[in-house]
Amino acid sequence: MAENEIREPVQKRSIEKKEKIIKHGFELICEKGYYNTNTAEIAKSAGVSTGIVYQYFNDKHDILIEGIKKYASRIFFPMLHIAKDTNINPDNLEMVLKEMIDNFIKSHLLSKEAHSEITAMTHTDEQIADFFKNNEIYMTNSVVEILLNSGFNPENIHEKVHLSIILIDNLCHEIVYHKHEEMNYETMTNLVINTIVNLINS
Amino acid sequence: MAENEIREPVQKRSIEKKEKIIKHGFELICEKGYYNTNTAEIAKSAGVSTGIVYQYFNDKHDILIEGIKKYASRIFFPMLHIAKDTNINPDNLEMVLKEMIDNFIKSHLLSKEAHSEITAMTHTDEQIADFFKNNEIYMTNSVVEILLNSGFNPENIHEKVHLSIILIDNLCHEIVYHKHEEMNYETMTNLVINTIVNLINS
Amino acid sequence: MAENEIREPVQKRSIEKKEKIIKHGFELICEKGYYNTNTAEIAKSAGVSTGIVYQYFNDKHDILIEGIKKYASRIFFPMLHIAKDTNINPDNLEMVLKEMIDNFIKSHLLSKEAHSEITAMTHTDEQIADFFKNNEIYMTNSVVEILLNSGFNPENIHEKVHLSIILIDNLCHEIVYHKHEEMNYETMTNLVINTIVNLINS
Amino acid sequence: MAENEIREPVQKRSIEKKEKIIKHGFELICEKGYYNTNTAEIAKSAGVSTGIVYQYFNDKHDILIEGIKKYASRIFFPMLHIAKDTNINPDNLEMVLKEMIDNFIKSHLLSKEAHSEITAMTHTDEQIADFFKNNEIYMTNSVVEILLNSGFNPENIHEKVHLSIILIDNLCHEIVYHKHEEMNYETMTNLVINTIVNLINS
DNA sequence: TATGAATGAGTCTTCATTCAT
DNA sequence: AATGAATGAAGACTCATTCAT
Repeated sequence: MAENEIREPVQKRSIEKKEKIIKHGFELICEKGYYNTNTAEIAKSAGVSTGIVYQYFNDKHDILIEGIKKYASRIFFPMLHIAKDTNINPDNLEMVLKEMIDNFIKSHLLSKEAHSEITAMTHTDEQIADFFKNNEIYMTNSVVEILLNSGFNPENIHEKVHLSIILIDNLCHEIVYHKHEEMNYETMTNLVINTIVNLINS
Repeated sequence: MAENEIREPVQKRSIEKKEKIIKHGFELICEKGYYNTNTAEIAKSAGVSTGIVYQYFNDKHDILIEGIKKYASRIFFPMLHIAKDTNINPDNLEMVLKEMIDNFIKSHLLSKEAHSEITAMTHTDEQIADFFKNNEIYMTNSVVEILLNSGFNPENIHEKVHLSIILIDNLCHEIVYHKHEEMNYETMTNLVINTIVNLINS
Repeated sequence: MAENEIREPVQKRSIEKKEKIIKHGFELICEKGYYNTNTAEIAKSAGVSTGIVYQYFNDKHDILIEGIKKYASRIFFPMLHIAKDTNINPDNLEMVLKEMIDNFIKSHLLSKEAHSEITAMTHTDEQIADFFKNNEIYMTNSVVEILLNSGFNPENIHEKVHLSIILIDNLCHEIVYHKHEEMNYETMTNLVINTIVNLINS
Repeated sequence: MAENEIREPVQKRSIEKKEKIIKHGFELICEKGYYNTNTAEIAKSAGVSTGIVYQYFNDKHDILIEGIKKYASRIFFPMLHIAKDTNINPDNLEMVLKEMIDNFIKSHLLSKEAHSEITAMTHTDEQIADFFKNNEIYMTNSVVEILLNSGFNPENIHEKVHLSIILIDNLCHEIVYHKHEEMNYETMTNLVINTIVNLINS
């Protein structure tokens, strides 16, 4: 049996090629679903031959994983960056949250399909689920740290932050996709912010 | 898709056969995923021939849809039933919520995989997504109605209920899947209840 | 993962179909080599679709194995039959051997390619090698038994029979294929017979 | 096949490179089989690039052929060397045979797989088959010549030698692979030697 | 000469769907 | 209505060979 050695490309052109495969492959998968996207399409879309794909990736699944690793971070880290770069205190918490939500929505918009398919796969694929779990933990811990450094009440702080993140994540998700026509999203945003403020300060 | 003369079974035995296909098909799909379950398995598991499947369903996808229509309701209605059958008022709201959560967790446990796979598909399949959206709307409206009839503050009530449902849903999901070892779920449950109480009463 | 259940056909038409696949598949493999014969060709040659092949066989390799099991026996058993059906004694041994060789040659001719490819695979494929080893052992033991019942000297009888079989097998093989032009095969046949007679009677 | 300008290397380094490819390629092929060894592996094992292989060889098959030409001789010539360098006469024939067998076994052991795979290919590949046939003829003729020079009976000498070689070859092969546990190989060796002595002296 | 990235035809295998019975 | 054998298109992946550098 041939040893399936995956080339980790070092030359610039090769790196670009691998990136292209990840980008186009991930896009296609997000648009049409993992099982509805075949390797030939991915290769064609990336402007390479089918064969070359298997020099950079073990298999189709690998492309998805790498895509998630690459683009999922972009979707989740903005929130973190905002938090990190800002001084949070009880007085500006509301404002910071508003900014956070705005930013979160922006990144959601950046890759509608991506977010959709990634979330979907979380439920089926252990590797992907793990990736997200770790990401979430890291995010929660980071926010907790910031809050503690800013003098917020440490009681049940992990749980509070976790619930806050859930609320923001859901809010943004719905604003971008669900579009329940019977909902007023400005109102909902304010409710979320108030709820979080109360929660954190409780 | 031309409606290839799908027989809507009228005889008792036929109806039972169709039900069996839906039940076993849906179970398999939930366990192993839609793309990892083939029609032969479904037929075998349902105790029928492969051919007969296509007399009751247009295609494989149809089986899934009917499965969701039938069983997804069971997963989401408990909450509703509780709400409907109980008199809610500001004083017993906390207790009702507690009961709701308990019940919600139970139905999560009843069909872990189902819930997982269904949620996953929501993101890929428009038909399924629609089904869930409508379900959610119906659920929200029902709860809203109950609250209004019980004299709660009608201001932004739709949004408040929606956020409450999200919080409960997420809480239960995490309790069932025990995702975060670093979280205290009793604490979180109390936080959720308090948050909802504050929200609804605000 | 779907359970790859191989249908063991019971109906007449199905059995015939399986037989056809074995026959044509084996013929093609023998003619062109295992790696130079693809499943599409086998299916086409057998007059069936590619898909059906995998309802009767686990994989391509299976076809080969079944082919060998079926046709290799035909090639090797004639020798045995002759031996079994004849009364051998020191006086007619020479005659029996002559007849054996004639028959052996006939079956070699019946499936030139088969013999060729089978022998080839013996060296690569453990399963096939095992099959042949067992066949050889069985054949040797059968002949030994006959000789013992006929009152031949039991000393080292297994080894003697084994060498005899090798000589006959090689002789026939060369007569059918090698065709060393510089050899006189009538002479060689006589030499082989005399050698065996001496060996067995020694 | 158009001779795509295969460079016959003249410089020392080039020759070494070609030799390396033949050696490592042949070894891999013998170990894993021709169709289970790919050119990338061969190149890597030989410490060269994939591309360069096609400057020394027309195709993969070429590597095998050259490997056989080069190494098969080593496997078969020992027997010959012994014969050539020794004075054979009716009195020492037995001893010479014993030595021959010992030596033959040694070379079998040196490259178990090689012998196995080469023999296998004989049945599929005409070019290889021819090579072996010629080798056999040459070997037989050489031995015949020696025997004639040593005063042995020339009657049917080609056939006798041929059968002798077959017996030795088979004996050694079995001793090396220990195929039949129910056989006593010392006994068999003696039987073979006696048989050959009788044959040659007859 | 030499490299190793790139090609793409070819392979085995699966499976939704159809059809003869 | 029912069966399950049959179909064949489609998919993931491999690898001998070529080619830009």
